Amino acid sequence: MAPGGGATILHADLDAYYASVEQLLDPSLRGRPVAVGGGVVLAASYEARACGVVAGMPGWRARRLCPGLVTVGGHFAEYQRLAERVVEVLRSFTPVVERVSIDEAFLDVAGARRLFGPPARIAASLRRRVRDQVGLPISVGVARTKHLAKIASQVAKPDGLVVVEPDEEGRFLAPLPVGLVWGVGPATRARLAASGIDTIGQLATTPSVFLERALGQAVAGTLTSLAANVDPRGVAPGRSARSVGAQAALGRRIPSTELVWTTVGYLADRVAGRLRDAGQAGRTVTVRVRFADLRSCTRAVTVPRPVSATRTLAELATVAVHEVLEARPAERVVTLLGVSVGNLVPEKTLQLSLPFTGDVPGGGPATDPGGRLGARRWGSDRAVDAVRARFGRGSVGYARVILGHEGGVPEAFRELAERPVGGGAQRVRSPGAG
DNA sequence: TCTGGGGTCCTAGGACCC
DNA sequence: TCTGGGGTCCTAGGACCC
Repeated sequence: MAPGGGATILHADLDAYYASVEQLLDPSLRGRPVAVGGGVVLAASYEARACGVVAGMPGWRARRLCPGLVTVGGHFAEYQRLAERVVEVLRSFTPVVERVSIDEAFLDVAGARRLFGPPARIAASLRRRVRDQVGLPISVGVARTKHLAKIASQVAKPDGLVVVEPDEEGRFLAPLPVGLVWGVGPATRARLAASGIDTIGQLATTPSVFLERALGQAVAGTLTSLAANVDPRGVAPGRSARSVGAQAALGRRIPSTELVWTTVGYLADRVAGRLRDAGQAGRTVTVRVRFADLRSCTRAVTVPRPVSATRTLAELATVAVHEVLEARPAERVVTLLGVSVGNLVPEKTLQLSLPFTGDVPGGGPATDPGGRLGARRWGSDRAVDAVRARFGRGSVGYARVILGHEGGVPEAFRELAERPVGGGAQRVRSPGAG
């Protein structure tokens, strides 16, 4: 909703979050290039970014780019704890806080003006209090819409504040690169550049018919509403997840029957466990297989009854992975397997029937004509869930030895990145390059 | 010496039904 | 003999975001 009055939407974004926490915890890291993660860079400090280090980059390449780079394993529990303290600071200004990830949130301070003054002053004191009380740098953008506030906070980084007053919007946006627009990534940017469009100002003078043909209806719509300063999205708590998935990079591996069954078993265990915790089950199972050239192939299957049993999910996913492999006989190695469940519905009852019968490669026979096995599976899953609830997720589970190769990501990092399923809880995701 | 993990949404085409 | 249009569901791939 485009507010009738002034700029009251704030976008608050912690700078290089994981790396900043590391520099807070260990003062000797301050001012130095820091990368969180070993095999792959999960986050980089601004000093590291200055040498070209970015999230997602292989560790060896980051160290080559940046000889003084300090690599740390990561204090994932601290990331969670400190982010909660930052959110407490935000909520001390207004209850209207929408968290979009672990390090990022929108606020609408329209109702807080009488108490705390104009939005620009609120933003400044918010930044000061996060710095004083938590010790972290945070950038804030202030504008009339979420989209514009987000662009403003990107411009403000690092450790800055940018306020876009309503009568300055056009002048503010015009010189900015199109890549700052939400939904415009590398591919769209390249396509626009091919037409000579590099700035948001140039976009504004481009016929919408052209944009729609070149970019599709959805992205063109985003651009149009930005240009018109209309943003249909108000500040509100996030929706719950619509799918739950897990994936594991494997290095280069021959996809033996055993490797597939074991890896998919581990992934299905994670996914189904999270589904059951949330009282959800899903009808569509999607697997992803990535090959040596990093291109991936997906296969989806939709079954009549929602799935949340670990074994059932593992069987469906294993069969799907083998179908992909059979469709690509030329591929000799796989580099990643993924399992995801969508079409979620609240789980009502036991899953008494299996979607198919027959042998599962690596998993033995899955024949269950009477459906009794389904009930037993439900019971044993529940038993595992109960032990985990008491003693933690690592207390029972699939052997993860297969994932012990170099470059695997810590379990705690996976958990940080999980979005809560069901219940309309806060959305918490991992920070990006920011 | 090769590239993490969690998600969302869009698009296009096909099957199927009325 | 030839042929309509709309709607829904599903699948595969891809772009994008954090």
